[in-house]
Amino acid sequence: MTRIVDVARRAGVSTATVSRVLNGKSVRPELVAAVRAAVDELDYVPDRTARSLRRRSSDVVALVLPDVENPFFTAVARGVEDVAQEAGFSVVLCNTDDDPAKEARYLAVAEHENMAGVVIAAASASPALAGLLARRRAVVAVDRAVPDAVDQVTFDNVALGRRAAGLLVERGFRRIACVTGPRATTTAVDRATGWRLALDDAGLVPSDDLLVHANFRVDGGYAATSELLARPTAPDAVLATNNLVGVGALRAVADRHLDLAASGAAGGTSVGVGIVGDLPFATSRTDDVALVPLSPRGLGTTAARMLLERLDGLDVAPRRVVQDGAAPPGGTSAGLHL
Amino acid sequence: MTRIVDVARRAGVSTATVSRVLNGKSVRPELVAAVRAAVDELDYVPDRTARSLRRRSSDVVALVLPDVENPFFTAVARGVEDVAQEAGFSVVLCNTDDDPAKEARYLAVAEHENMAGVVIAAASASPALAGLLARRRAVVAVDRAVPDAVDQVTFDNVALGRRAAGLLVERGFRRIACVTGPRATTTAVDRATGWRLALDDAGLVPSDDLLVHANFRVDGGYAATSELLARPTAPDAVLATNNLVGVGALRAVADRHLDLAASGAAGGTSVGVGIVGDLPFATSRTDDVALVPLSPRGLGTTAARMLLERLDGLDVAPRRVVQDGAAPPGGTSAGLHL
DNA sequence: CCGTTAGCAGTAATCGATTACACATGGACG
DNA sequence: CGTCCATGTGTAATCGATTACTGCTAACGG
Repeated sequence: MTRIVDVARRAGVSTATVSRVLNGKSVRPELVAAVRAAVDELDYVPDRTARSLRRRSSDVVALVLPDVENPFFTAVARGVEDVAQEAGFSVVLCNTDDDPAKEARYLAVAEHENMAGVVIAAASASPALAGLLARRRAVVAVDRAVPDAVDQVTFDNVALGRRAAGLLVERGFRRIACVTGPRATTTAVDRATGWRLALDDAGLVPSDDLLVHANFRVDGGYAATSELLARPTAPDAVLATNNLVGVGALRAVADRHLDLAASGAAGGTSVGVGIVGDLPFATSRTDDVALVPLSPRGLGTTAARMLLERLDGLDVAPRRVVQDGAAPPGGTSAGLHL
Repeated sequence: MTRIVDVARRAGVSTATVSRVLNGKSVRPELVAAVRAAVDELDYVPDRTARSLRRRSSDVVALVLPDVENPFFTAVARGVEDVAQEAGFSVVLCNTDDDPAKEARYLAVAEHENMAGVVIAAASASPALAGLLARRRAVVAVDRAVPDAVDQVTFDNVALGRRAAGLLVERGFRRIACVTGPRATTTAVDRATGWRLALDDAGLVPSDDLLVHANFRVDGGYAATSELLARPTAPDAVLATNNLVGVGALRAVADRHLDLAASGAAGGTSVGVGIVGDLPFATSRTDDVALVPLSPRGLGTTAARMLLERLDGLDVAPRRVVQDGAAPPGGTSAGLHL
């Protein structure tokens, strides 16, 4: 394998000079040329392991996600990757399966691999960030808030839930159930709170038995919706607070041979569905679904930009960005609302 | 940060002994105990960067995928991760976007980060593996065959296409179109070949204008299917050769307000759909879809197991495993058919 | 009883790049 | 004309763990 000394010898300079050329420090032009030539001839690429050992930081950022099979999170990943890639960082994706232990393990790896930074959608209410923070590594929490003093990018989940439920109200539904995620997941709880507020706004009763906590996956949404629809006094609409639960809800409706109701005026063989999130792989028309689209990719790009700013040495108090569901702001500094 | 010398001092031994204890080489029991105690007291975790520099290999494996937003590949990722994790490796996911340049970049990173091995679903017909192979790194190709002499795990794509088209034939469809991926993608071409064979088997004519090459994504399937259905003499069924194209096809059918036909007996307002692959996020009933389910996760576990065997020093000729669409074989040695 | 060998532990070299420090050169300026 | 400073280059230390090599001890055989 070609090492830096090989290049140095070939170019007739010291390894220090080679390193300086490669890292853009000022070096006499003819030496730069000689080094460049030697690098080309030898096909030299620096060993990143050695580099990170010395620099005490690699150019890899970890993206720690609860579920890489959820299109929401893969979209976040795309966003992070686009920005990081652009800046010369590689992104490694770590799947925690919503398991705090797996999460802790990955965070430890990120720490001891000397990764440049971490973007995390936390599985646990309080992820094990202590080690990383002690080493002053850049950390950005995305989608789910964490108690630590780190940059955070989230949606306004209460507003999202409220908006989605509001859409159903506008369409004339009166008995609107809500299927949300586990009580321990803040996004799930907040969106349910939004649902409650929307019903209050409309003078409807957000009765407790219309709120179901399921898991945040397809099977959870399916089971919860099936149960709701099987009740003697079934709801006339169901609000799913995330994409997968929404998929489950739609499938439950289809399996019961019910129609999707566009409005509350329809009869008893149809039911309305609202979803906070997107349906990238829907196999049916979704015109009649009250969708509140999100921009997980935007969440990812914003988080990545914040991370890069930290890596650039930005040293201000942790920032908290609340993104709307709409397309993300472009522009400099991630369009951060500080 | 605690280093190995700190532990050594605390335990009253040399760094070599600490290293040996941590790596399970034989050391006198009382020293083992002393080292263990020191490690615990100091919360010592070895720096993986230094370790990989010295060992010339890290315990990270790269998983290079064309599209992390495709549920097929995320399922592969899950499979790889499950197995690798179990064996103490971390998996980093690299998204190539089906772009050979991005792919080459990631492969170079894997090489120069001294990653233990690479599992790749190739974007290009001939991915840039030369560097990795020169360094004798373990490489396993998954889903898509590559020309290089490396282990490969694929499906029997001709058989899959044939089976799926066969299902449609059995159900009585006569004019079966095929929407497949780009000509450069072997899986796309092979499954289309299977379609052709099934039609031949049945004495039907696999007319060339019933075969459409689209991209392998939802929009490709949607556009191609829409076009087919708009023809004066539309097909009575469409075979989609992967999951995303299948989603697109179903949506095209729904958008044209056509019904899904369970059999060829139905009238002109319905059309049959066959899909090679799964629909994890279907929002409708899929009973009437002729599905040939795959086991991408099994593909991933098999690939990972093969990789681990290579990392364990297995030094035999490259193996070629062709998996059926069915559930993957469990058992030792990845149930490899050598 | 001595030589051989096996087993264990310590010292120091090593992995490959970055960078602190020392030094050389040349120009500016008093 | 000498001093100072800026700029550029080389030497060698450094990052932290692993491991080749060396040497010690003890057991065992002849």
